[in-house]
Amino acid sequence: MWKLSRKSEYALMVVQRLGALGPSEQLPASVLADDGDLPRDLTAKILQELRQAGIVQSSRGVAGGYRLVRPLDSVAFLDVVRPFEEHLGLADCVDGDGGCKRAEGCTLQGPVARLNHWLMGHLRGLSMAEFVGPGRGLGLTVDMPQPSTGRVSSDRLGSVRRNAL
Amino acid sequence: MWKLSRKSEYALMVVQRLGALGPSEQLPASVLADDGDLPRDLTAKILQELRQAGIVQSSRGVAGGYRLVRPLDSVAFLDVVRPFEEHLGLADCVDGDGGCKRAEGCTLQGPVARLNHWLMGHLRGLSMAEFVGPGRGLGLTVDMPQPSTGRVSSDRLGSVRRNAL
DNA sequence: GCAAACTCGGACTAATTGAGTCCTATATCC
DNA sequence: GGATATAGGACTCAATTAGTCCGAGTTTGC
Ligand code: FES
Ligand code: FES
Repeated sequence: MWKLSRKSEYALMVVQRLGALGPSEQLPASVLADDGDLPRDLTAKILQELRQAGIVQSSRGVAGGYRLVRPLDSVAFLDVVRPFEEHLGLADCVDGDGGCKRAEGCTLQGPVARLNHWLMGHLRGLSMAEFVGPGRGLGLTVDMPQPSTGRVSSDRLGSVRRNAL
Repeated sequence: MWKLSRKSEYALMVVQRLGALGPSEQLPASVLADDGDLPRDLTAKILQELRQAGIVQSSRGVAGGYRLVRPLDSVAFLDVVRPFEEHLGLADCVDGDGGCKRAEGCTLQGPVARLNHWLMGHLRGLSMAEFVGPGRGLGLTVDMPQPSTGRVSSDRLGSVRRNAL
């Protein structure tokens, strides 16, 4: 569950880098790759997909390269990541495509869909400018107070916490 | 990114089922599997892991079986899912274990860690009782108003939306 | 004590997904 | 026309996930 694929990480790096460029500047894939120490071919591929997703523009030829279509604060985190995440939903069932044989009578579909919807909404609302901004720029922790009803008190959950950060 | 593993789905089902039981009731793995139409052996495995995580208790022998340690509203969604998600962090870098060679100067580590932390916090605060409750019981959409500063207006994000629900 | 019903837990295999490479075609600038 | 780019598909290899199998340990009832 929700490790970003490495492609997504690369995409985030690249988008961030491009966001720092001046309005008429652009960079070729090779430079973006080398600067970030990323595999060249893979970076090229990623940029292609970002282009198809409408995040970056490209120009070919000798002095070609990539640049952002919109500034960083108009690019949603979710959109940068979406092309590289095969299963963006929380579970397959959520698609509704009748994929799941036990769909009828399933007591999980609803809750999963709700949670998924909530998550997606927030990631769609998170701009790259915010995401990448240093310090408290994220705003997430500020804008969203801890809910109070019926919650688990976190101190009684003393389990592993390996990767929980 | 964040498809739940199938094991997690199964775990959620099983926990939900056990939560509906009376205080002194319990069910063997075989029944839980058959009722939910899940693979028997795998269900048994999942229950073992849930036991190690402190979610369920088991008793062996003839009339043995599994039951919840705590009631549904004291079990965090995150805890049910955690044992089955290898990479719970948003990205490997986040662990900090020096795993990443480009850690120094990385402009992604901070933002990813922040976002990850935020997500984990909310999933830890979501009890199974809430999660699974029908209708608007989730409370997530109620308690958390949409932030307003610097956000992307969602109507200009007209891309794929395949799995976005 | 013994058999039946059940959990425990590791080892193993198969299937899916992810990461990364390679190669060819096409466009642009000088 | 040659150098430098992107475009995009096909392909391989590695990692993870899903699922199976089997032997061992436990409790209950007879
Ligand atoms: S709809 Fe697939 S398991 Fe619920
Ligand atoms: S720390 Fe690993 S890429 Fe940033």
